[in-house]
Order: sequence, then C-alpha cells, then structure tokens
Amino acid sequence: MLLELLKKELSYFTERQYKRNQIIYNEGDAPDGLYFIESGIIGLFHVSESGHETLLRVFSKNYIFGHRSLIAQENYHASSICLTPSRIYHISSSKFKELYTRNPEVLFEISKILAKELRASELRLSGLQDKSANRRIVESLVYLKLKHPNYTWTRKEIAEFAGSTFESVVRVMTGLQDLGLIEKKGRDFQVFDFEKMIDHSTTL
Amino acid sequence: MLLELLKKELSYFTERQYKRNQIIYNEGDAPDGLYFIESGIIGLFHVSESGHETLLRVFSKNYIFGHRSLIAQENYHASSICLTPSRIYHISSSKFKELYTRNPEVLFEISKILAKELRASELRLSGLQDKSANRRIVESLVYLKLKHPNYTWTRKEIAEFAGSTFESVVRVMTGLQDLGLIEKKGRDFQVFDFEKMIDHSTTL
DNA sequence: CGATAGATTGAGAGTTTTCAACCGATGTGG
DNA sequence: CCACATCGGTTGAAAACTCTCAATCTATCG
Repeated sequence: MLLELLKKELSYFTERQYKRNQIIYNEGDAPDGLYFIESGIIGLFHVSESGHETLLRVFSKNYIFGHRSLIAQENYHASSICLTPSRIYHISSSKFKELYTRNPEVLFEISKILAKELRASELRLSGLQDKSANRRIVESLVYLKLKHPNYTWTRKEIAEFAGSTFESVVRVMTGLQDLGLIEKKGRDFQVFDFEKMIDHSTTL
Repeated sequence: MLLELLKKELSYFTERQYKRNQIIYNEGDAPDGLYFIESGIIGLFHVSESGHETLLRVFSKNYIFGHRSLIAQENYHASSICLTPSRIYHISSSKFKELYTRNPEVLFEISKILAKELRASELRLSGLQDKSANRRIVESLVYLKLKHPNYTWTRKEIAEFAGSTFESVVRVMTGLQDLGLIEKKGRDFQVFDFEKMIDHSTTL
C-alpha cells in the first residue's frame, strides 16, 4: 500500500549504497528525512547508558525507517546499522512534507506503520516480564529466521532481540538441535519445524 | 496542539461517564473510534496468556486513547480501565475519518503521539533488560507520582508498570522511607526528593 | 596458515521472585 | 458508631532462574 505510493514518487528520492556494519544514523542525531529500502537488512539498535544493546526492530526491502523521529520531531532514540550491504532511497524532511501534503494517504500509511510497531513493542514489553528467557529466545529465533531465512544471525543479535545473553541463546540452540528441531550449519542454522519449537520452549 | 483542534470539534463527540474500575474497552475488541478525556485517569493494561498483567500506558485529562487500534485497524491489544471516575468524549470511527479528512492536521498530531509512544515503549523495553528491578521501580514511582500526585497508586499498579512484583515495590518503598526520601501515608505516599530517589536506586 | 570474530560449555554467583503468614487500613451494614 | 469483612500492605525465608565469568574451541577470511 505505502509501497505503491512511494514507488510512484521515486524521483523525489536519492539512492545511496551502504556497506555491512555501516551506520546510517546514530542515536541522538536530529531526524534526517525518510529512508526507504531497495535491498539489504537494517537493524535498529539502542545502546543504554551502561552499554547494554537492544535490537529494537529489523527493516528490509520495501520498508521504511527513520519515520518515527521524523514524525515525532525528536532526535533518534536508536541507531540504524546495516546488517548486510544495502541500497537505500532517501528523501529529505522538506520533500517528505511536500509529499504528504500533496498526498495525505502517505501520512496515513506511515501512521499505520507506527501504530503496528507500537503494538509489537508493547507486546514484547509484556513478554519480557512474562515469558522465560528460553521462550523469548525461541520466539526470536522463529521471528528472525522466518523473516530472513538467508541471513546468518549471530547469537549476539538474537540475544539482543530476545532480551537475553548470547550464552543463553547458544544453550537453547543446542537444546533445539538435540530435539531435532533445528540443525546448526557452521555459524548458521536451519529450522525444521517452527511450530514445534515454540511448544518445546519450556522443555529446554 | 491536538487539544485545540479537538476542542473545536466537540460537537462531533458524545460525552460518557465511567466509574472507577469500569472497563472502557477490552483486549481483543474491534476498534471503536477515538476517546478524548475530559477528566479522570485511565490505565491501559495487557493481560498475557499466563495471566500476567502489564500497565502499558496511563492516560488523563486532555489526552486521547483508542487511537492505536483505530489507526492500525487492528483489534485492541490491551484493555482500557478507569483508575478513577472519568468523563470521556467519544467520536465514532466514521466521524473521525470525516474529521481528519477535513483537517489533516489532526492526523499528523495523532501520528506524532504514536511516534512518541513508540519511543517510550522501546526505551522501556531496553530498560527492562538493562536496569535492575529496584531502579525500574524507583523510576516508575517517580514517573507515576509526578504525573498524578493526588492519585493513590497501589503497589500492584506500580509493579505492573515497572515490570516487577508488588512485594519488591514494598521493599523499595520501605528503603526509600528509611532514607527519608519518601513518606508513606496510609496507603498513599509522598515524595520529598524526586532527584535523589533515582541516585539511590542502586543503594537499596 | 595465522589471526580474529564468533561459538560452546561448565560452574558459580546474584538478583528477583515466590510462597506463606501476618498486619493495617478502609468501607459497609447492622 | 461499631464490628467485621475485605482489600491492600508488610516481612522473612527459600527457591529459581538467568546471567556472569572463564576457559576452550571452531569457523571464516586475508
């Protein structure tokens, strides 16, 4: 929906190339327009005062990012970093304003995205208090691997998404392999049965 | 900002009265327009599968709620419950659409609210992994009591906001009283020094 | 082939919750 | 206005979960 709207307006955007691990914007920076992903995977990371990292969201093809700060008119509360090499369109704040003034549908679609992201965040908030670390790790494994089957997620990234430690992720993955639900392949892994994994998340 | 816009449109709204503990809408219900608070305090609670409750947000005078589901076009992911008797304006989904079509500024302001709520939620997500329970409890105490000095927050509500248990809240409050930073008054309490409380949150 | 980043495993430590018992405040009906 | 019921608060001790730390191993890449 938003996709079609933005594709029609690509002349407003400029395309940029980013390398793996390249920072697109940093926590604390002033908002700098809207980003729209042509290819690649981008992680949104928050680093707390004490140095703890959290993987808040994962963005990829045909999705936008930078929208939260842009709309809120607040500095970024987290940093966007490329997990893979990426091609990304960028539109300046002023051109973005021009765009949604001319086409209010764009604003509505972005609101919708914000609303869905808020739901997801609040459900994670609840899950963090309610679910065991193992359960959260399994769910994160399923979520991340379903979303990006070909990307090799590190244990650290998975832990930072699940709200746990990479050692705990390792233990859960070993357990799942013993149950025959996943198979480790070098640093990567393959999932055989997404459904059963969640059932076994208390068994580990 | 949104306040002025909505006040001009009160003829679009109908006013309703709610009692303490009355449920305004339930988790799982289809979205039902927008709510705008004339008076009272409303809590947004999520109850997980296992029965764990989380206090996600607190709404009060001149603020809206129900906007997330309305914009996302998703069922409510949490329930809105009156913490005090409340007077609340309500606008139907169709009239709301009419309103923001005629006045796109309204939509922009609501997007802004969503964006700020997303930030707050994600920072809590990070804090939940990063900060000690005591620290989170102290911060919640400060946040809730600064926001509503006259409301008697129960230990349970504070715990459900902080992501802890009511017993832990009790222990933290006893510690703060021993330090002379708060004073308990029956079930209520008074804060003497909001600043110092956070400093002492690791000491407890 | 060596260097480095990432993965694995075990044992120990610490924080936080859970459970249980008891206390105090608040409000209602007789 | 008192008595009692109920809801919320308090405290202590034990248990559990998860993390931390350290040592070792393996994959990957120049």
